[in-house]
Amino acid sequence: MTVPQMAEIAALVGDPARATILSTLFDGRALTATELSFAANVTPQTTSGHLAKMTQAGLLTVLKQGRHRYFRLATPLVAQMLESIMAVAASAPPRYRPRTAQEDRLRLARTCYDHFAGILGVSIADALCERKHVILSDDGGEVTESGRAFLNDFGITLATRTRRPICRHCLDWTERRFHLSGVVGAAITTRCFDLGWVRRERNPRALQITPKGREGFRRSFGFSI
Amino acid sequence: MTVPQMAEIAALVGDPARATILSTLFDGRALTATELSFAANVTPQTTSGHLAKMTQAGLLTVLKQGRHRYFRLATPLVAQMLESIMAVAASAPPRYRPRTAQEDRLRLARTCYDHFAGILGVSIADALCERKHVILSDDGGEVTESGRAFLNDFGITLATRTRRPICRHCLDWTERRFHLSGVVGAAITTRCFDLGWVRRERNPRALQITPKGREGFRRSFGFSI
DNA sequence: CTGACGCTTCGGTGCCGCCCGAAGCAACGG
DNA sequence: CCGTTGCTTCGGGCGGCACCGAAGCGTCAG
Repeated sequence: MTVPQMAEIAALVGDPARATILSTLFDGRALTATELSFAANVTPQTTSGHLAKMTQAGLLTVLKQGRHRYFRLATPLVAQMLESIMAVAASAPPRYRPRTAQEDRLRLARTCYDHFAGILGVSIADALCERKHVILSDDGGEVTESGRAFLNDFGITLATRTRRPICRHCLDWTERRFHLSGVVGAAITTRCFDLGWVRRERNPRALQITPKGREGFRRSFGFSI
Repeated sequence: MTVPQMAEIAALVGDPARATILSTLFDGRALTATELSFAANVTPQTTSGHLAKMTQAGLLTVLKQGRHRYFRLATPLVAQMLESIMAVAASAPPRYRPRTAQEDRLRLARTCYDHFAGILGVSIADALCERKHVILSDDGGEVTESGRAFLNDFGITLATRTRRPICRHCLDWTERRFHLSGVVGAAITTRCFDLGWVRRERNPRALQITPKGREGFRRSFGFSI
């Protein structure tokens, strides 16, 4: 039975402090133990224990650099697992939720592993679908010819040799709708950073949309945000 | 923050008894509280508590029928979450594993929600791919014309109106390779049950391949099992 | 070398929650 | 109507683990 192993992994995610750490690392960055201890709101000793357990279990990998130790999610599989847990958590319980300003910022725009999520992510996906640049189906999506041209204009060239440009959708856990992930989602995100349309906030998970970005999204994608 | 909710869901899966229950329900069946208490190896009272918590959290739904209460996974999202946790659990830790006969049977053939998994599931996927009846790409798959014809011969008619017959792949957590899920995977599984090629074992998760089935898989799919 | 910093290990405390025994309730069968 | 079966709630015991304070170890700056 692999059940005990499954329980072990789930139990690791099941502690609030560890869940916070994982969720902080969710966008793919590598952070130091101290930064994570700050994020999780526990002392460095406690954080150290958590990080050791998760590394041991294969959820995290660590990169030693001088006197710092940088932790990151070990594999995309881990990110995918977190995402599916979040999807269930978001869809399942009505529960009460206080709604903080912090949470609102997160809801507006954030990164999900390596691509946009939140209202921004969903708006981009909607815009591309509406113009038939991307066709989303039940478990994936494809970029049309017009979409390829559109992305080209936007400064993104997709490899032409692949049968189907890798374009996935990803259930947004605040909006409960799809945003784009995969190669396409990541490329759009990177491009927007390069264009200066978005910036990281003090809370590194939330994104700030610049005035230039608002204008750009309106002109290129046709939505106001 | 939705982090605490995520931790809550993960913590539910993180208890061995509950993980066993969820894993027992993983193939989509509905079982009574008593059956589940047997599977989880705890008393009915304890099981009752677990089931209540998981139902409350939206992981399970319950169907009252006379004096029985049938529990099943609430949504496919939950099954997907379990699957991704299993994938991480299987890929992450080398750990020791005793290898029981029971586990070998499970590894040979079992159902994964509503479709075949294990060596059987992977073999079917391999056979269909090799003959170009199905093309698997990075995050899904499609059925070709020849595949449609093949399935037709096999007694399965796919709806023609859908843009792309829904065919997903699903990472097999014992074989670490893909098997087919989605509509196609489920249809093949159902058909094999109807043909008497597979039967449920005493352990309801494991499947028994009948002699007729071995012959059939050899003739129709070209693999020996 | 000395101090500061990042991170770890060690020991002890407190709390959460898993578990079972006992008892209660609801549905079915005779 | 009473016994059986399926499932629940209640109460208490007990183990495990998250947490912190203190101290130790490597790394870097001066």
